Amino acid sequence: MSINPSVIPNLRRHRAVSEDDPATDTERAYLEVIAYLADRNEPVFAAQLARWFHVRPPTVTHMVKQLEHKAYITRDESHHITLTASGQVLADTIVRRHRQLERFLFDIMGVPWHLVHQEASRLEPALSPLLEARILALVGDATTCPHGNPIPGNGALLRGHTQLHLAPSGARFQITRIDEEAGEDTCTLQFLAVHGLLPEVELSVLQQSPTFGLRVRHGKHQVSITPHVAMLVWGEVLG
Amino acid sequence: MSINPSVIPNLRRHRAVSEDDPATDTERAYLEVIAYLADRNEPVFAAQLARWFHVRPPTVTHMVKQLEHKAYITRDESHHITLTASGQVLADTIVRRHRQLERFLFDIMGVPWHLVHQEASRLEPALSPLLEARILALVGDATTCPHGNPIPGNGALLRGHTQLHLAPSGARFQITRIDEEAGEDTCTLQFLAVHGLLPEVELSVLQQSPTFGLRVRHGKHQVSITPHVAMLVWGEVLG
DNA sequence: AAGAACTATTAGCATTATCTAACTAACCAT
DNA sequence: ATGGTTAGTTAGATAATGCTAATAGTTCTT
Repeated sequence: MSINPSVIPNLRRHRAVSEDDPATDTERAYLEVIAYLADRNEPVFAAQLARWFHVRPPTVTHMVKQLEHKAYITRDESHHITLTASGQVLADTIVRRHRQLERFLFDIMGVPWHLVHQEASRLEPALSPLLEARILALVGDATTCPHGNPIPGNGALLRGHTQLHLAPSGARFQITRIDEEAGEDTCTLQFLAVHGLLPEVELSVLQQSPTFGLRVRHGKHQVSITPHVAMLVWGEVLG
Repeated sequence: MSINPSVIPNLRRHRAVSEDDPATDTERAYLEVIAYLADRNEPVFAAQLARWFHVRPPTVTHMVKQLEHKAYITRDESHHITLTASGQVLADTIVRRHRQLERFLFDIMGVPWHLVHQEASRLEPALSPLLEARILALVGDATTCPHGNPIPGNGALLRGHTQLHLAPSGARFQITRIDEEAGEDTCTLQFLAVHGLLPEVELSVLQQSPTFGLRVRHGKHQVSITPHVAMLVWGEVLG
């Protein structure tokens, strides 16, 4: 006879063998990041997850096996990862919670722009449905997170299909969103914020070099950007 | 060479052997509850923790050993638990965070009174110092949680040294606070809320029986209260 | 062709927090 | 005195998440 886990919200639960099998917090974190990577329309593979989470490759092998076993993902011959239908559904709800939480932290709690992602990652697993509803009531019908990424289910489309490091010299470029990966690196976000490189801003690309980065003009302000950072800035090359 | 754990805020950390040794979330939860129980000025023992957390006795034995090993508590000949100086300091900061968070959830987020404790327990371990500061900025200098328990360090004293089940028949009784233990049982809190048995309210004790409970009058409202529930209501017998 | 770099896996171990089973020790009541 | 309840322990198992060490396959470069 096992105790009822629903009455132990604040302590780690002991899981019976063939109970209903919700994703663990870590599994959820992996699904979330897999969804972020998949949005780039490039193959998702394990080493990217190891870099994102700062864990060693065997850890990812193990987690990926678990996710595969629980049928949240599939893998092809070259080990690339794809979300299954159920994985996509779960990932969407997690991404939705995360971005709504970011909105809340930024708009209502006054958390600085470059720290919002980090704080949301910390808090997301601890949100109850009740609190999620309260947050929703306070942020209303926001369609994007503070970095410009759409909140799934609120009708906004993913805007911005070109990374800044691919914009040609001389082009006009409008920033639409900052890649979630940047959220893991508050220095990069702070750099973008202090130079005003935020969603909706329009730039002129002055020079573009794949190895040395690029130089952009934003109003009367000129900024040098490394390719690494430019890759995280998504937007559209204007007509 | 181990990786820097500070860059993994959202995943469980691998701990090196003789690193600086912060309390785990579970250890913190135990310290918090030990502080609550100690505030009753009765001996604190392991079985109470097992009941509070809905875990089995060996689990508590294990955790208590850990807390003792980390010098947060000591135990006497009859196994009673006492917080050490460092344990008390840590417990106070945890209780402070918890009660401030309850204030925030109630005042700003609009979480119902009877669910505030539960939600705060869920969220407390996930609070960063930054968010704690933002919450503090929003709730200001509140001195008690929504159940009337003082927020340590804000100057309020623990008011209410008698439990309602010890008030004599015929006495006037002013409620000052609801025991934290009630927070674990939302039904009890809801019962208290719907009958208006909240901090600052004055009652007349009509009948008092140690086995069958008591009957109180609150304005023109009469309520029957079981001894179990009455034990959780603290206050003062007036004049 | 050789080596470097990157990707992924297997095997085995550590930590935390839970459990069950089996036991002891104290106290309380008939 | 014998038995029931309560408190606490030890021993051993399990699940989740991480690690290191060793191995192997690709691919890119010289």
